Parts: sequence; C-alpha cells; structure tokens
Amino acid sequence: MKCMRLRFSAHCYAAVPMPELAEVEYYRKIWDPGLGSKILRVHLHPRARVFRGEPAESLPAALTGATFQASHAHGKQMLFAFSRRIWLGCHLGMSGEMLCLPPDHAPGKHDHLVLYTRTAALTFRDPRMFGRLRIHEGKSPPAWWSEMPPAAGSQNFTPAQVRTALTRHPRLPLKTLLLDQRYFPGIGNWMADEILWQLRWAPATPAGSLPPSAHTHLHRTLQKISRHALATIGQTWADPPKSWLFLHRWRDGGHCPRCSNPLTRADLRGRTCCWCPDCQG
DNA sequence: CATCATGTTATAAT
DNA sequence: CATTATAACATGAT
Repeated sequence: MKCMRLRFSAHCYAAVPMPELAEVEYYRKIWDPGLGSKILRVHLHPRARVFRGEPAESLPAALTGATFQASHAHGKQMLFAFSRRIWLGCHLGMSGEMLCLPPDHAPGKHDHLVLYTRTAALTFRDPRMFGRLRIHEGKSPPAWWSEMPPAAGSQNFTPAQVRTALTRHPRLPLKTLLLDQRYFPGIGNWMADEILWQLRWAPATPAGSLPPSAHTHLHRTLQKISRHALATIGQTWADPPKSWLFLHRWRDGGHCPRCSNPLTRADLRGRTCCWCPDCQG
C-alpha cells in the first residue's frame, strides 16, 4: 500500500489510486531502481486480460536477457524502453500500480507482469484490469505514442488545441470534454473538476457557449494546474495546496475552500463531478 | 447485500 | 459522416 494515496476520513484512512497526469508521472519513476539492469526472468499473469490481444506469450523470450534502458510518461500513458528495440506501453486504467519489490517477490493475484532483475521485482499490479500493457518492437516508439497531442503541461500545448476541442464538440459539457484524451492527454476526473472550479465555470456548460476570450483562460488554467500537479504529486506525491478544490472534493459533505459553502457531488455523463454551486453557478 | 470508484471503448442514437 | 449518449468491462472498499 506504500504507493497508494492515503486520505483521511472521519474514522479511518482509505487507500485511493488516482492515475491521472501527475500520478502517472510519479508511478513511472517507481521502476527507476531497475534502470540499466538486465531482466533475468519474466512473470506473466495467466489471465493477463491487461494485454488485450497483444502477443503476451512473446514477452518472456523477448525480455529475458534484455536491459531496461529508459522510461517516459505522456498524459496517462507510460512507455518503457528496453534493449533489443523492445518497448512496453503501460496504462494504469482505474486501479493500476507500479511497484518495485524485493527480488524474491512471489507474484500476487493481481500482478500481471513482473520483471525480475538481480536486485528488484518490477511489478505492474491492477485488480480491476482496466489498465493495459502494449508491446512494440522497432527502432522508434510505436505510433500510438508518437501521435499523441502535447499534454497540457507541455510547452507545445497550444490555445489552438483548446479551440479545436471546443468548436468540434459544441454541445458537450465542459467537464466531459476535458476528459477527452484526444485533446487533453492526462486530464482525469480530479483535474477536470479542479480546472473548472478555478475558472469558476459550471461543469455542465456546453463547450460551444464559451466566447473566444475564454479559450485563452482555459488554456492558461490547464497549463497552470498540470504543471503544479507535476511539481507536487508527480515528484513526491505531495498534496496540492489546501486552497485548491483537490482536498475537498473526494467525498460528500465537503465545503468550498473559496466561499465555504457546501460542494455538490453528482453524476455528469457517467462520471462523478464535484463543484461549488455558488462559485460556479 | 447494495452502492460506488479519479478510465476507456464499442455500439447505438442523433 | 461527425458528434453525442450509454452501457459494459472486473474487482474491492464501504
């Protein structure tokens, strides 16, 4: 449970996995102790649903004897590079987790992939199996990786990218659109709520109803929140400031850190949404 | 036992 | 065809 966020409630601590942009960046680094090491053995989970159509059976032969060379994160995607031009893509889904365990670790019920080095067991664990592992062989990274648009924290993230999303989907609620990884890679449920709360915009606002001047505001807020989250959660799992919605939105009964009025939590297009009906009326 | 979960995707509907 | 809406996926915590 070491890698899970601990969150205080009235009577207990609860473990919560939260695989959005900054959390993914944090998890990416968990395998770092294995960098430069040779993979001595590969364990595959017999069910391995997380491989979904990938030739998982080929992995042990491909990776045994290979060297773990580098890791990258982009939005909610991770990419691990090995020698022999082998690449391993990883998405944490809803409950995925990377672990670096002792080299004698016996694979658990939800450990879908374990790479054993001399000193560590690099593990991908995912109880709900909404996560995904992908295999690629080649000199360059796979297309699904290279073709992703810039993430919101990146220098290359442009107001034009925001404008395209808003104009192409004018009837979608802003909250729903912000979760679309084709335009905003890495933005997940808490980040989308945070962005709209900081902008004081109602989550259900149709994307097409914003004036052009608002596109700039949205672009700026996306960048600010992404960069701040990467600098805190992404580095040390530290919480963002208490003045953000972040710490107040996880359960019913929370209060707006700006106006102290009760927050609303409700379903919006199939996802939990939290907002301040006063600030974001 | 019932409800809910911070993600994605196939399919249906507009 | 482009966009939008919904259900399904699997498991664990409360």
